[in-house]
Amino acid sequence: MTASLDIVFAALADPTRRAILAMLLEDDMAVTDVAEPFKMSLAGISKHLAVLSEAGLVSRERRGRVIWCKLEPDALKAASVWMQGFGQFEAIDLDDFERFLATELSDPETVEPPQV
Amino acid sequence: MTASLDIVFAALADPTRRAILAMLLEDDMAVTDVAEPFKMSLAGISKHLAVLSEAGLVSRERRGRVIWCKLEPDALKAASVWMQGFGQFEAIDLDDFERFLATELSDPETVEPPQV
DNA sequence: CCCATATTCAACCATCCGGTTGACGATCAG
DNA sequence: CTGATCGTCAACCGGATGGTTGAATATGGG
Repeated sequence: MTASLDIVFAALADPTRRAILAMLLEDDMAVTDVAEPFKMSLAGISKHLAVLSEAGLVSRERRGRVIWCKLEPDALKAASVWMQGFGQFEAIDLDDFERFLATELSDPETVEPPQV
Repeated sequence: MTASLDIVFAALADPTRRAILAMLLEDDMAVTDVAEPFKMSLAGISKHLAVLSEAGLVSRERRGRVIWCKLEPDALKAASVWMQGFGQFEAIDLDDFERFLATELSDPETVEPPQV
């Protein structure tokens, strides 16, 4: 069920979608709640979620009226392995990551992101 | 000079461009030589190299008539850090990487790739 | 049953993307 | 100088992408 690198990288190439992934890192969310912090229409967010789902990065499960979105980090593994082959980057530094998230989210370029 | 994650991920989302990066992992190459294994026109490859260059993943240096293309693995670091924040993937396994390269390159979907 | 809520679908639009071809600018070889 | 080689530029094309709005499809609540 592993989506191709094409699709995974393409999914990651959009700041709105990366922001969504970062939100889902915190917790599972309903579509409406995912959409709330963005200026974009709900349908727009729904389409982004479809792209993320297509890439295997997010799964969606209907529970009653609400569809719950869940991060699927394993879908990143193939892409991660591919990238690690270049450069031999040092071991993961979670602080680096936090800093990065913060940077991207507070960046003016960024598309109305939720503050983590 | 670090290109945005948008641009880096977008650059990685194309199999031709990933194949080029894999080739440059071996050694620096002239544009014509990069283009040689592909069915695509030289101009097409030139455009791909421009995208990779824009993303900071490849640098180009003119020496005489020939422009030498060089892999710049550091440009992947930001993207790598971002990805590592999800999932906590285990330490880099170079064998995994080799296998992956081979898989992608031998995949029918792939765009006439050079065998590594 | 009826209505409100949650989400997607469908059509549409502007823009970007990957590819082509043909002309052009540089540089080396004779 | 002339000609071949290396590479990019410009214009063009079809198809994908990111967004919109408005209608349609669940589902749950009174």
